[in-house]
Amino acid sequence: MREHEFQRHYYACASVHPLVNISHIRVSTFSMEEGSDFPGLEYSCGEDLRRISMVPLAYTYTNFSIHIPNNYSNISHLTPLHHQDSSEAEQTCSSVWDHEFNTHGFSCPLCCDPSGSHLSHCPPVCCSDGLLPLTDLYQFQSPMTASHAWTPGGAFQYHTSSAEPCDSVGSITSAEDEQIFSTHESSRHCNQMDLGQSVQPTCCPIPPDIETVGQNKDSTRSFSENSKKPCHCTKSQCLKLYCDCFANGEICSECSCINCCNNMEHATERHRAIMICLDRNPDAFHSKINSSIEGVMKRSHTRGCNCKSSGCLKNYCECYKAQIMCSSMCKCVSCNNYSRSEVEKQSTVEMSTHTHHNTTQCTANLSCLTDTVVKATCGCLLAQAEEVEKEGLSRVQAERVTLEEFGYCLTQILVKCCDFLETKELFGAAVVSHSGILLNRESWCS
DNA sequence: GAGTTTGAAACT
DNA sequence: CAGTTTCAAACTC
Repeated sequence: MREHEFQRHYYACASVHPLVNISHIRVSTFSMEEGSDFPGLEYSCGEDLRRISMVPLAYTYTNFSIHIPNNYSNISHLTPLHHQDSSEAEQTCSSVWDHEFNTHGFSCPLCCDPSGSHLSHCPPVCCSDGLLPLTDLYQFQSPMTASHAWTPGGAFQYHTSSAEPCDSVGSITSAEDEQIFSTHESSRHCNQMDLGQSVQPTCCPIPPDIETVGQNKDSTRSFSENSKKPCHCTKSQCLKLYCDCFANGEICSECSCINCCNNMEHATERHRAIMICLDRNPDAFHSKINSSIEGVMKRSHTRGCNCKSSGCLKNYCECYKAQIMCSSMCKCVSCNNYSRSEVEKQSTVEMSTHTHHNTTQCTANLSCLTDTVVKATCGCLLAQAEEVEKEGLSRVQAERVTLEEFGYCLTQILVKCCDFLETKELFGAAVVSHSGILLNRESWCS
């Protein structure tokens, strides 16, 4: 049973030097389910990579790739992978995946010398669970590290009985604009190396799951220490997503939690809890904050918030806390966390596109046309039509009167929209979501 | 620091 | 899937 559980979960561990802008790194996952096409679901790790280091991939994803754009000047801060054979890797494999960041580098016991002697040669990306060591696939192009070969030595396959070994081989390829660390280009690489020993199940008694990164046990200020906040859980044993440490894939350290099981002393319980969370939501450990590179960095909350009382202007709101605007994904009420300029920009575009009311200063947009407004308008037109029918007007006259009524309705809608926005301006009562949808005034047209 | 508010997560 | 409960962080005093 346990093995069955393990083979469904794969993790990618991507450790990148703190100076690298992690938000520019994307991780793509590829479903290996029959009939699926590459590429599969793509998502952004964002802070996942920086803070967690090990990103759990949903159990249906057995392949993934990590894209690191090359056009970042500080990319040279990525340190190359050092070469390491599997036997050495096995020796360093431990149930504790303890990455340590410091000003000199970082280490991973799966692929680095735990003594730290290889700190300057540790991998920017190392992989476990479903990934196998590679050899000489990529020459890192940087002044610091030129000619170093990217060889994710020490990467392991972990009980992947359901997958062919080669299907799980990680690969690192070079593209013009980005470095791609991938797992799905496995077949051609399989021939390049001797998998005889590497494919053996690892010596890990416990899968590394989403172990913490940067659990600095000494006094050195580590990268993750700077970002990790101690939790104060009392009832969840730090094994539910209520716990920020657990949710961030970190092990509790220097927390003031009670009955904490989010540590390696309770690895079994912790792993079980992770499985439960992943079963409930395969994206449970993915960052809730999406980021994409589209010339300008845009960030958004993947699920959106559901705030009701905070106006999305307090840290209760996950969007606000992440310093991003609420989006159409949000179901918040009375949202104030939106960009006025964005709303007005969108409104202006829609007005110029759909109407000829450019002379008006009203920036209300067509999103004023809520269901309620449409129903009310239809009701007016229907009532007008009934009146016309009673009066026995000709068809032409009836059409003209009905159209006049329709024009009147449109005028009223625009006036109400303008009035509404002005009221919002005066009282600062934001009732417009950033997507331009008017809220909280459903009855204004009735 | 205690108590309250808040909204996500978990549960039913 | 909607409503309710639990939980811990955020906030207030």
